[in-house]
Amino acid sequence: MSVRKVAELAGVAPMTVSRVINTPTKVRPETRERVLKAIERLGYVPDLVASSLSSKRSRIVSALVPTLGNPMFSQVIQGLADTLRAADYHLIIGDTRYSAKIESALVLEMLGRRPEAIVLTGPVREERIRKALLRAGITVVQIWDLQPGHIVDCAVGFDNYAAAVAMMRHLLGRGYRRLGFMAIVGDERARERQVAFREALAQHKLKPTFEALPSRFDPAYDPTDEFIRQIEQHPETDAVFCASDMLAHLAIFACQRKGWAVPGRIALAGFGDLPLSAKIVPSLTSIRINQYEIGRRAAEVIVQRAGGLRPRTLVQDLGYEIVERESTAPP
Amino acid sequence: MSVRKVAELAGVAPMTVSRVINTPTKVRPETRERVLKAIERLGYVPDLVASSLSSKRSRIVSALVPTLGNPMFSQVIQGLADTLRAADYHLIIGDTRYSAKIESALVLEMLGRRPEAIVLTGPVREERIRKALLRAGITVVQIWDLQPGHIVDCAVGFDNYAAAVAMMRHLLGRGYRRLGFMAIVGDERARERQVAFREALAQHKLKPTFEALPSRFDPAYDPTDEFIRQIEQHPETDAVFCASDMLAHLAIFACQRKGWAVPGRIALAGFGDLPLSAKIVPSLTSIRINQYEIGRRAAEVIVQRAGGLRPRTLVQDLGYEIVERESTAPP
DNA sequence: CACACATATGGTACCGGTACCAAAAGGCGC
DNA sequence: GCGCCTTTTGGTACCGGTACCATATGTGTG
Repeated sequence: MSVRKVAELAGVAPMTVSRVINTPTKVRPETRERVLKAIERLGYVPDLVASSLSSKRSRIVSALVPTLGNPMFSQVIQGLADTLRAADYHLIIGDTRYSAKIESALVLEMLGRRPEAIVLTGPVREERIRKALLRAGITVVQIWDLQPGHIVDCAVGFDNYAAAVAMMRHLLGRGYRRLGFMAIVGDERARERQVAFREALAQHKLKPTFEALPSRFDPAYDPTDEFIRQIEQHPETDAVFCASDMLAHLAIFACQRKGWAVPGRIALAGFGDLPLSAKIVPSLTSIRINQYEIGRRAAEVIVQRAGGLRPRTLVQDLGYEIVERESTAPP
Repeated sequence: MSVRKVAELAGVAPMTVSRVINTPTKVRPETRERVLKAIERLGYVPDLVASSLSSKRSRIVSALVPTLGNPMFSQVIQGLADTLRAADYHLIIGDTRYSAKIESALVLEMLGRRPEAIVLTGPVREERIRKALLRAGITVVQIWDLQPGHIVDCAVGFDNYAAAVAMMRHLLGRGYRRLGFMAIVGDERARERQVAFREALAQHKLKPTFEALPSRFDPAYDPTDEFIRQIEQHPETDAVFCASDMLAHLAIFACQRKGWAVPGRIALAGFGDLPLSAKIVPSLTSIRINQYEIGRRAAEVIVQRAGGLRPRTLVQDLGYEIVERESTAPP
């Protein structure tokens, strides 16, 4: 099944079939009809692989995220997929499982598919990879974090550090002084929030009561148990900043089991503003990032670039919003 | 940058370069080294598009899911992606947004990429699509639901109906008699659970107190509000079967706000056993489906098929497990 | 040492589209 | 009717790999 077969049946040249598919207006309506009928009759589905090779336009974008298990990233992917599909692109995805090594290998693999753009989560640290990306000459969009020194081409995201600082301002503003911090171990992107946490405390001449890095995989560091352990060891703690809403949810449940009032005994704040955070009891103070919009904007940049435009802004800061809810009501 | 360039630099024929990449053992070690050095020096990345066209093996699998927003499906995708990558395949994804129309269009688009297999969520209803899939002659794996009449080729999943029946047996066994049902509107896959709900009640000569289909998008049918409305209108209700854990979580929070004891005033059961369900207070009775495993097995079938094997079983029922927790403790 | 045979490498055509240019057909003014 | 320009269609080569077969080189045996 090929253009040639269709062309034969319709009594035209292969090239005309190609035109019917790609630039229908350039074919006389009656010819077009004849070709369309032949396509229909044969159940012909154009081979995009051949098309990609010949036209040097793959209409493929590949995206790498740390994990699809985290709803934050799947939101981004959804924003990407929706917008790209509307522009006739397809999305190849890879999950790096938070590993820089897997990420590097994946980037090279992906480049083999000759995508027109590649979407990466966070910074590009390896020089080898940066070089390969530049040599490929394709659009590179880095999403999520906006770390100045590490941007290869374009970036769409928000300032992780500033967001965490804003949350600390909120907590300190509410009068909390004995603060703890929790983040999933290995989450590179939480690191900056931890730095912000420390520095904000230092500015007020305060010290963390604890900084815990529980694991989702190692049962010895189960987030719930770890939270309880830390609070019991540091009972003076009056608020905990969790680097992700999921952790904060677990902390709320742990408090319920223990009979610790939230807020009252302990205030809790999260990051990411998952849908559940507005509904949970008590509702969770969090930092809202418009994930879907990050994906949508990234796709937009890609489509614009493909259309030959140089987008005005190479770095788009979509900002964040502190959503104040019950879990951090004044003590 | 092409095999020819590399071949020239290494002083061999293009074909030898191809062999170094695909079947290294068929090349004398010293020749191989020379070629590898040339590849390294030029930063050559083989063009998989050309390779696909020429070899008629795209090493691409495409997967369609209703949404990536639902952690259940992203788990499946992750299982797929991990296993496929280990076998040197790439994954193209599409989300159908629960729309049969989008799904059909996507299937055709995807076929254009000449994937070696396509993964679909649930049944194939349109005859046109079924035909196109058969004509493409590729492996079709339907995941999730195992509906007998709708399987094109292979299927990996569980029996939705049986799972819901088992949950009803559990609820009735615990003595609950005045049952309500909730599912997100438009969720095709919840439909069977609803049927099971009704039939199980009918067998006990019972009638549902209510069946509600809230929406995640239409604020007039916000799941939380809808749940409260239904309970207030049908105060005799002593248990609610939610077609997804997410709904059950929202219901728990609604009960907390209203001061309704769970269990006690109302028992709640979910579906899917999200990680949070074990942690929430009260912990949620649910039906566990091993999502990741569904993805893994689907990938396994695909890889086996590609290797020329006909897998023993075309339909793999991975089963389910009723996880009894606090939310349905006896009244 | 000739022969059969395995191993290593090369040459050529082809996968199924499309870019590019040439040619034919149609439209219009004078 | 002729020339000129636009629109429509066709022919050919090529994208960058690999299948297939031919050829060259090495290996063991009687």
